[in-house]
Amino acid sequence: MTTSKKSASPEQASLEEAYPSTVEGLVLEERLGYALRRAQLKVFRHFDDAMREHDIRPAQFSSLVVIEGYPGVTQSSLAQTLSIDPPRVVNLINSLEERGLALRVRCKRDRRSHGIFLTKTGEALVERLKGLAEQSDLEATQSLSEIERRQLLTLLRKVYASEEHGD
Amino acid sequence: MTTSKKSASPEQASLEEAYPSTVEGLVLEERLGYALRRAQLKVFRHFDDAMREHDIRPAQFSSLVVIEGYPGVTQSSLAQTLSIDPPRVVNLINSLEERGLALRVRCKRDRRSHGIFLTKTGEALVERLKGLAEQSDLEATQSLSEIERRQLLTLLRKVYASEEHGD
DNA sequence: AGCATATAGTTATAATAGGTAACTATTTTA
DNA sequence: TAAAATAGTTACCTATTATAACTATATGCT
Repeated sequence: MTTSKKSASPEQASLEEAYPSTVEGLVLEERLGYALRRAQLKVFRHFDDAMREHDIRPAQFSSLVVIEGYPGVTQSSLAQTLSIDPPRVVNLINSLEERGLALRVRCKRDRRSHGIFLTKTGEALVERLKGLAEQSDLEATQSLSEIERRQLLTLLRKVYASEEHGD
Repeated sequence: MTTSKKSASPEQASLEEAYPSTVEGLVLEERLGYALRRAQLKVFRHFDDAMREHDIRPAQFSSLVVIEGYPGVTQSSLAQTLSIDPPRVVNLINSLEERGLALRVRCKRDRRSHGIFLTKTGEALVERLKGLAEQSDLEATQSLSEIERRQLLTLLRKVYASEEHGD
């Protein structure tokens, strides 16, 4: 582990040789967490750009898509599906309701739970947004071929879908 | 665009057929941002578990690794390398300094900037942590073969390393 | 039936992450 | 020397993630 230890100490003021402003090729690039975060930052920035005019955040978009696919989905189910906490779902659905995109309907069978539905406005919006999101992903991954893009998605799914220890 | 529109409206109370608590196989799984977030959540949770006893957060670990590789690196250089904002670097280095892991040294040539160095304690810790991080990544990606792990890293790097639009 | 327990949603906190604006101290440049 | 740029810092704001505690309802037990 003493491979490239430079052992530069502050006392010898080794600041004379300056590093480039961005330092590359480091051990960090072998870290999965680092790579995931950097890639996610980039993809999310593109997403934000694409959604700016509609003022939609990633979590809002995901919610809209799930509700569209599963009208009447409950908040707890939505929380589990998106891996977000129940308290955040409350805020999320509140904002969608306030904007007239979705609405809660109290469930007859179990009056504790609420089914969530899209309004007509919400349905129209999500159709538009899905196209924008698709485009945004393509732009963010311009450096990948279509095959590589699919590989990446498959590998990521394989990572998050495995539930070995009660994830 | 009208492929699988279910057009369930709240009025008809379609809550009778309940969905499973976690809903799978949805359009969302084709979204790169969704897959990245889910995978990152999982990898970071493993990382947190591995680092718990040392009370080290991901950004602190990354900083330690960069400082180890580039002793005397400046705060601005660190910020760019890790894609974090200058204000956060301040807090980050403050906490590392308070814990006796790193220290700032005012640069002689440019007295505005500070070089950051690891203390002996910091050097010893980061050696230990690198092993833990490696192990944590392996655990989080147990569902991948060694080849797939390398593919994933390569693809992620390809995504974040491309700077087409001034990223 | 009554009572304990569990669940759905909500509210309230807190810590972390991410970004912006403004300020100080320096250095560079023109 | 004056103006502009840079390194770091402080202050602020929002979003994300995670708790804990509370209300209302439902379920299970005896």
